[in-house]
Amino acid sequence: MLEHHTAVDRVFHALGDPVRRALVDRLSRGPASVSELARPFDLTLAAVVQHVQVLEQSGVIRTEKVGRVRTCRLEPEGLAAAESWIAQRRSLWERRFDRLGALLDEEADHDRSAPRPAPAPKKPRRQ
Amino acid sequence: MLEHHTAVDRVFHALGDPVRRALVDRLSRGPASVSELARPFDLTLAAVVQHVQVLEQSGVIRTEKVGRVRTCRLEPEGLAAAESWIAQRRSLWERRFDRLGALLDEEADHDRSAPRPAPAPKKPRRQ
DNA sequence: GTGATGCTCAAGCATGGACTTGAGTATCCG
DNA sequence: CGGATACTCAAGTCCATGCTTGAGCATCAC
Repeated sequence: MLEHHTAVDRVFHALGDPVRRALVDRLSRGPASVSELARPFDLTLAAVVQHVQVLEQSGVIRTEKVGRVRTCRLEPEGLAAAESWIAQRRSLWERRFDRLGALLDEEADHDRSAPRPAPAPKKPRRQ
Repeated sequence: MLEHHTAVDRVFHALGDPVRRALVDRLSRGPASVSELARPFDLTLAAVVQHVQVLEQSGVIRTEKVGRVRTCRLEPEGLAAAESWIAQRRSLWERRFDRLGALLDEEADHDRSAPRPAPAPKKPRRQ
């Protein structure tokens, strides 16, 4: 069922794994080779290589091989994609929440004279 | 290998699934019952219920049952946890990047007399 | 009451994906 | 040259997770 079509799909899938998040955390402090990345984990190098591939294909990191060493570094734009996906949903919801608050305030003002007019979702009144 | 100990673990795991992200997207536009959430998907209600449970346990949504209807709404703080995890790593890396840029600039100034202090990579010369 | 709606729960299946092993290749170092 | 390092690749195992089915239970509408 999982088809990681879009960039955002791939980024969230990549960040869904705790090991990969730990790699991102490490790389946020500076570039590292694959074997440096592997060192703290109780994993084979091959396993870490696979995680690195997932991160690279998602655009969260970039790697470059020089000699026999592949150096990995964070690609901030990849992370930014996920960050702003979240931020958009959260702020959309929070704006809605604010509108509702404003609406209720306004309604409270008119309350004594106005009857309940419609069951419809009402006027936004400020965005 | 997966132990979703911390809140952040659970949130990223929850957001790792495209169906659950679609649910979050829907809920960012306003609360909905479980069957409303299920409507757009080619999934059984039971499957959607399971996704809703994962989202709720991760703190990304909150649900409330009244009568026979369970209403789901976004819990912005849950999303904020993931958002700031990302933001911290990204800004840590970007600050490092800026420092490096400044250092290289400074080094370029002294360049004729100064020796190589560190095995630094290339000079990205900031952008 | 009957029937429809909106879930809830338990069991079971099937697949994705995390991980290992084992072998191979290229690079560096002395 | 030879040995060590740093991956790379292919195969295969195994388990978590996504999903379904089928049953059960309130709640609502009539």
